[in-house]
Amino acid sequence: MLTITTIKDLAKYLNISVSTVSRALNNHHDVNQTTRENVLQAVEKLNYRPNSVARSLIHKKTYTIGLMVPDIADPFFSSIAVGVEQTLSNNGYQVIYGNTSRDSLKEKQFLESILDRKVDGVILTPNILDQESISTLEKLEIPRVLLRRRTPALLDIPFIDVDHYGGACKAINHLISKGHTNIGFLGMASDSFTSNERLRGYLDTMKKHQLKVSARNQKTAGRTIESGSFAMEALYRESPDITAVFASNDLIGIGALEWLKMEQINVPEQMAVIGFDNLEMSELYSFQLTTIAQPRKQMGQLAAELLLRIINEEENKDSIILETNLIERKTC
Amino acid sequence: MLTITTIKDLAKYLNISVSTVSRALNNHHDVNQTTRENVLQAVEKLNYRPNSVARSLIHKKTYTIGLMVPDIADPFFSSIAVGVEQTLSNNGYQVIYGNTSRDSLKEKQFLESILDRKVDGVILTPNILDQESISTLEKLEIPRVLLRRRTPALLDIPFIDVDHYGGACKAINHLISKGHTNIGFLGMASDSFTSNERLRGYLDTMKKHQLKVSARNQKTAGRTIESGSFAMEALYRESPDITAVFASNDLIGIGALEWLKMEQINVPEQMAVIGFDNLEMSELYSFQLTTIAQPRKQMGQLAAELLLRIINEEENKDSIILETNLIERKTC
DNA sequence: CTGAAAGCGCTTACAG
DNA sequence: CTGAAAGCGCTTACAG
Repeated sequence: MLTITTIKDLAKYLNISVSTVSRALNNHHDVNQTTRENVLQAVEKLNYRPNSVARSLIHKKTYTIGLMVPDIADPFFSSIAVGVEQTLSNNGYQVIYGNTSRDSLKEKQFLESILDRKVDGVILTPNILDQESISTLEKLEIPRVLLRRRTPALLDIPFIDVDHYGGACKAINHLISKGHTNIGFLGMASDSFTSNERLRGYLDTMKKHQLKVSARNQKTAGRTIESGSFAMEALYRESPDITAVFASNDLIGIGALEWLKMEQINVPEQMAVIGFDNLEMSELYSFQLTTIAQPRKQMGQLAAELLLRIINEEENKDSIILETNLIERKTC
Repeated sequence: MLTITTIKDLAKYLNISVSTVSRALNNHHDVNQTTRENVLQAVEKLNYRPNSVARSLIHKKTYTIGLMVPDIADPFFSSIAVGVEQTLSNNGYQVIYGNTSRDSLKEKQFLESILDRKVDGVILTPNILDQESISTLEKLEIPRVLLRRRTPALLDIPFIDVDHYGGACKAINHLISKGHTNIGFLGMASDSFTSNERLRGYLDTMKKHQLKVSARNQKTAGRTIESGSFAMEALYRESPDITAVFASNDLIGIGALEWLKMEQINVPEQMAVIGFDNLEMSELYSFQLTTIAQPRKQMGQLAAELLLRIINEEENKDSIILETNLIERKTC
């Protein structure tokens, strides 16, 4: 197969100047119709494709964006990644993705590396917004949006997130409406913003209804289903009087369900469970977990759209907080 | 914060030539020790970082690779993506990922787009190797490896895959060793190479043991758990005499389990089930699916390593077929 | 409408 | 050890 790789060779082949070829290729109006057609034909015939690295250097635009996530194998983030990629590729952008495994060194390396590559923007879910990562983010001089993390007051970075607090309130209100008064909480890591917001919703709603909360009704799980089982066990052992639990995410909720099933504790009769996230697996017959849904794929799309707006300097660069939805199934 | 963005400005600041700065930056030995230190200090002070787009243009090397997957939200591919990203980023490469949604137009667009961007290599899982995609692949003149797809004889592209046929044989042998003689098969789409290989293992092993196979003992599911439930139902309705089923992947197997649970058909007493993949969720207490494990993350790593070997023109660019592992749990 | 020249931000022979 | 020049593959004023 014939292939020509530079505009120079193409120009030579056509016996015209490089500038004319370039103009024809870029749809400039001031090119003779015949010339343009000749160029286009030659492009076809010789399989010429412009080198976009060279183009990027001139235009100072790479049409790539960076996507930094803690773990693409986490179904939460993989759905988001689908939304991001879809929106971006539809707009001619490509996505460089980095898994940080929640390691701040990897976060830093990924950021440096994409900055060197001159990405046009970046969508990030930093693990924890500590002082160091805040200062790193502040130094970022390119368009950026935060995914699933609120901007600390001092920073002016737009974000896409879900109303964790409001969602938690919905969950607890639902439990209360079912007659529960003694409700436990299964949290994620205590340094997690998300978890803390959901905890706050739990606490406030309980108090609003004058229901008792206590430290022993609150347990911390981790990032796995298994950790949810352990946390449920710990909670149940210490507070066997609770009749319902709010799991701060579905993975933990499913873990709780698993342990309850093992112990033959009936759900929802003996123990009601409500989750948060609405993962695909939560709707399986084996779980049918009542949960608070957040639109994951849409979050990815919105983040990409917001970033695009910032890149194109359009109006409306405001953060977006999405509403959650109660999905009632069989566990409460 | 002071920031200087070009080597030219840096040279001006230091009152030396651009070439010397470049040499100092790139650790050439023929630079005066003091000069080098001055440069490095200035780099630090002025936060200078070389533009890697410009570097790429000269070196004809971008240190990026393309990863094309059907669907990153499929747990199978997200695990692979983790392995790929990890290995590649450890070697200074970044990964541009594309979700094709099994759409051949998107496959084509993604490939064109990364080729224009001059990626150094590409790891692909094309959906179906039909004539057109084969010809597209043949035209690919950069290092490439196929993931989870065998190269058709006519093509000389290395691949990483698992021994689907052998794994299926293991599955059926296991079922037979448990005394089953009437075994059904739940397949994926009939144009799927993977599914057909697993079917072949089923068929051959059945025949080897002189066991009867028939079209009505074979049903086709889709890509979802739900489709597995439907296929299980169809199979059971038509062939209620079977005592075991080989689900060609875990998603289908879990779907089958779900339907059996709904119908209160005991597993494994009334119906044994074995899957293929060993997804994380298969080990949950609610499923405990016996299955054939394939090392997903490792496949990603191996694919990345193989690609790196090809890029660096090292020895040993052979395809790798990985062995599977029987994971015995509670469903047969 | 077309071409020559300069330049994007770098690197690398080459000469000194 | 250092600098000037050419060049990677393009684009874009500028002049004609």
